[in-house]
Amino acid sequence: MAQPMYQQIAEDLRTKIASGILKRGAQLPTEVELRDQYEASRNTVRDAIKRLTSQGLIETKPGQGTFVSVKIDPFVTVLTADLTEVDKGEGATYLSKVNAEHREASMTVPKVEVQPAAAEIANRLRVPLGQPVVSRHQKRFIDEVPWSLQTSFYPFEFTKGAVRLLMAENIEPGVVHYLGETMGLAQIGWRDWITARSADNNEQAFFRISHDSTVFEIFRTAFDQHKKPMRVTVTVFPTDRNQFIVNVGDGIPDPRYEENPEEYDEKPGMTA
Amino acid sequence: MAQPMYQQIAEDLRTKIASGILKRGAQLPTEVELRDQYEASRNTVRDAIKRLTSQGLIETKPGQGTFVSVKIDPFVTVLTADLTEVDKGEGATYLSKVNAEHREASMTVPKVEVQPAAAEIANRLRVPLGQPVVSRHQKRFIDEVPWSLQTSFYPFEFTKGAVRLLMAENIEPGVVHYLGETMGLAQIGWRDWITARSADNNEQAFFRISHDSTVFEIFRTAFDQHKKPMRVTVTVFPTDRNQFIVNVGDGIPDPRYEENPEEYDEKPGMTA
DNA sequence: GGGTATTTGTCCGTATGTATT
DNA sequence: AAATACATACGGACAAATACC
Repeated sequence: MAQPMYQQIAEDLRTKIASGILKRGAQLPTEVELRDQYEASRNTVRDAIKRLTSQGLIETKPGQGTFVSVKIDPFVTVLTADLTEVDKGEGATYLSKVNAEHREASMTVPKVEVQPAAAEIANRLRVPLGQPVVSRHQKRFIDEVPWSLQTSFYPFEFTKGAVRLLMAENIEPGVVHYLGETMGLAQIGWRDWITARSADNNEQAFFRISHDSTVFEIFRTAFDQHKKPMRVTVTVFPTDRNQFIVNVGDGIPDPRYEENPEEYDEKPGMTA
Repeated sequence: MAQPMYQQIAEDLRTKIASGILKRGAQLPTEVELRDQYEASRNTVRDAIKRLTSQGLIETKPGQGTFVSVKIDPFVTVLTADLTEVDKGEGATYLSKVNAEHREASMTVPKVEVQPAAAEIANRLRVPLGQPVVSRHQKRFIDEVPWSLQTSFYPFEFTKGAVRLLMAENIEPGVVHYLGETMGLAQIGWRDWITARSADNNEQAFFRISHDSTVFEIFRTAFDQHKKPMRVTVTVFPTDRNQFIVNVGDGIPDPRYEENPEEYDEKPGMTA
């Protein structure tokens, strides 16, 4: 046996999906039917299904069946948005532009807490480990689809001058603007630190992704005019529906040029 | 039963790892021993192990046993490197700076092919679908560790003036410099398009990662002085050992400030 | 090199639970 | 309530990879 049977079955199913024999959203034969088709045991068929499931190609629904996954049109976020365009409210910490013309972003009211700084936050915010920091957490959606989970951290001492940081409400026209008014801080730029990891239980539930899905985790450290960190924002995006763009240099063309109708037909989503 | 037994076992093992009872690199009890410990069947124990394996927490080695994964110190790549610093040879398409002081990058001699442009390349390079393009493919290592797989694509018409594009050798002091000399093209900047997906068979073998691991796939489109694409570079990085940094604004401090000894002890790697 | 013990990988059949229709 | 379909769990058998003598 060159390859194990369950891998051969997985490959065969993958081919059937790629070739269009099994279309997106279509239901696969039941496990018992596949067992008969491939003359294998049901457990072996299930091993094949697990392989494809963990790659996001198919989904199983208890009591219903197994279906080819329908990919949604990805959200594309430009990380190098103009500095001048950034401060349009807390939700605009990231701008999602491409494909987003007819999309609507929304977010929950921030959940505000004071926590001791974990190592990842303390190092980036340059406060001592365990020092209290203000955390402001939000769930974010695009067109009702769970899009990202975002938590911003500020040094607790900011609350002396910037009291509203502790209030569970959106700060208009933006926290950066507010910190400028109250603390005299000006944001000169930021650094994004991009990582990927598997989703934890919270994230699996919120994004409705399987237990072995991965997420982007982006740490954005914003710096003030003294080149000191004034905010750390941690945002988690599921990899199955998010992509990012970084522009370097002046006059880089709009990314929409890269898109054409054929690609959309192949990677269908909310347009389909 | 609140949670299935295999998930309870997985949680218990995860706790033992997080708490340090099972140290990095340590061998877990064998499946038969775990079966006795948890009074479950061997298959149920194996389901628990699969969960942790798919999250990269443990690794199984046939004939040897199951071990807690040892994470390597991640390679950090700055995507917004200075434009002037970029053209230091083809391998420097990305600079890996942080933590890389005492690391040495190496790469294979490029494998050169002429291919019809796939949709993803054709759209970005703005050539008709199926048009011939030159592809130059390299495997890249840092300190002998498989780091990334990189393929650069150029319009085939470039080969009229820039013959060396077709030669399977590194072009010194860099392809951008060479295209400037031969074609009069100047690179004014680029756009990176960051995505993540599960690794294909090639990538699994090269990076020695499990079948359900994910990779970053970054499409870098470089633009010339006419704002037209002159090159598309596709680079694949395993997510378990790669992170990326994007700096926006002037005077963003060096990211090394974000690192302190404690974190290194917790995320051990080549320094340990 | 060969043989053996150990350990994980594959595959099977069966039974029962849970979610959905 | 009944039927359907996937999820969990068990026990057994043999294969394949590795380590050790």
